[in-house]
Amino acid sequence: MTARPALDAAAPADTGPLDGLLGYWLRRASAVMMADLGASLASVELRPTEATILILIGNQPGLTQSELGRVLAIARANMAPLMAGLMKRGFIHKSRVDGRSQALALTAWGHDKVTQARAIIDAHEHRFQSRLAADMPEKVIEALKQLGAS
Amino acid sequence: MTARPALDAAAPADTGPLDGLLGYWLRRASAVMMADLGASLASVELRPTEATILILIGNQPGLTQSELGRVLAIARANMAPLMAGLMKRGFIHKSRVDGRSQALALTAWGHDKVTQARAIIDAHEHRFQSRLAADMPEKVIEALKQLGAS
DNA sequence: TATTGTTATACTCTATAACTATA
DNA sequence: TATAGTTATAGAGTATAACAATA
Repeated sequence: MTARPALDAAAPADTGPLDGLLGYWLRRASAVMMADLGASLASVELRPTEATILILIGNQPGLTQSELGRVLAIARANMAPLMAGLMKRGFIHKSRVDGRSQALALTAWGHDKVTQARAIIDAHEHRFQSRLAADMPEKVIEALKQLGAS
Repeated sequence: MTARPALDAAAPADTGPLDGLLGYWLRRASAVMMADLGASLASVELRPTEATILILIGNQPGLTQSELGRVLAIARANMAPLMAGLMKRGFIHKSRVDGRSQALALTAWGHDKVTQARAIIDAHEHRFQSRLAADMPEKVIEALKQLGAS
């Protein structure tokens, strides 16, 4: 028998059976990073999803809600209140493309928000990527893109 | 200028600004794997968190709810209804350790459930790990443990 | 017929606060 | 004083269904 504290000594739980489970550690790492990003972006009153949307619109004005939803894997029904909130706060505006679609673009204030959010996100990313060996972030991201496909 | 479809041709949204963001791809990959695991475990009427709890109890009988919550990063308040559901369904039983703590263990039926769940989880893991080069899963898991720390 | 956008709704997961009982 | 467990509650994120307007 290996040395082991008595049962009544509050033994730390053994994660052994989970050690090789990619999905488990993926979920844990994602939860930690998302919590940190959420706390960091709170200083500019944006949630992670909102910041991501503003970044994509800023990079590609004219996008529609449906296109945004598809690339971010957000259902149309959930995009509506998200976009309504961003418009109500004056970060974006819409212009008719045709009777159905509306082209999205940033307002001047929205552009400022993106600049602020991008700096916060980059600092957040640097904090976490620096936990890894220098050549790992790129390799891990490539693996994550494989795992997240379809 | 690079070749590019006209704006009115429903151009796919450009994820360029997100390409280097570890947190973004982590979230996406985690969502895809969790959705697949949830669908796979539905055949034995377990959710991913429930299966994980049963696995840990089976590996280490005598664990308490608090210990489980700490290792899985689940708040005590959220452990209560989880454990109540597992006990109501007859997968676990509790025995008093002292006036506060209760030692958890699997019932015979719970043990059967773990065996079924473990097979499903292993198949799920194999499906996703086989998307990666042979030496990558281990490296990625190590990186995820670094990212998920604290 | 298919797509865009909206509303309503429900379910899960997570977070906080307050409480009892016990160590 | 600190910990174990419970209850209640609220906030996000996500899912489906239904609908109107338009292509």
